[in-house]
Amino acid sequence: MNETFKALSDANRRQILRLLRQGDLTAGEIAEHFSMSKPSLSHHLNILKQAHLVLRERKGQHVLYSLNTTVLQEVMSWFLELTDEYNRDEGALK
Amino acid sequence: MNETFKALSDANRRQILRLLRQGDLTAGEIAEHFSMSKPSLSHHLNILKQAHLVLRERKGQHVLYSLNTTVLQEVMSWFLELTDEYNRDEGALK
DNA sequence: TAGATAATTAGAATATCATCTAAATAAATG
DNA sequence: CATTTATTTAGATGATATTCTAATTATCTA
Repeated sequence: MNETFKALSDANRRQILRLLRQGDLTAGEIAEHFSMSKPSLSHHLNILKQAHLVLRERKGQHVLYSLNTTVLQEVMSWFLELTDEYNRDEGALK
Repeated sequence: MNETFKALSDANRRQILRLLRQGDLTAGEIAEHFSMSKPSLSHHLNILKQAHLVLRERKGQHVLYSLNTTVLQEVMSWFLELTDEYNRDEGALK
């Protein structure tokens, strides 16, 4: 859970997730939306990957990234635990 | 939104929020749950305060902290935008 | 008002993070 | 097989973040 929140704590990475919401994109396509260098972008994609927030698949010369909504929903559960006063489940998500 | 996620990206701060979920606590009571120094704890509380994730109220000699569920629900909305494929609202939350 | 208790602020040390350029790897194509 | 294109890895640098101790502020009480 820590890795996930760390990954989400950067505005560029959240922007990447928003882009991917509209459909899968290659690393290069994602880079077009940012002014930072490609290595920097790659670094951010790697952090999102390690946090399992995105999925990566090589397509020939390109690398295609997509959202992993499963993990996003786990994070939502974390928030629900925190906000839903009727939830008496003592949370496993740290 | 950035400040909020930054605040959530630290495990100690998320633990503070979980503690507060069960009821309001003074700074000292919160500190009892951690091994770090009180100034460090105070620093974390300050970050949560600036992110509007907690509310602070002086009670005589003590300072009482409580969850601000309003902001937590805003963060939840951010996730919903990202995960709910039928939500066609182009998000204001960055 | 002096002393005790609760909490925060100041300032410094250390660790982590974001970003860059240069170099390396992987795949496609002439 | 040499070259081009797409992407990542390596290594360095500057900026942020976390944590500590010491000092300060605020409040309560004898």
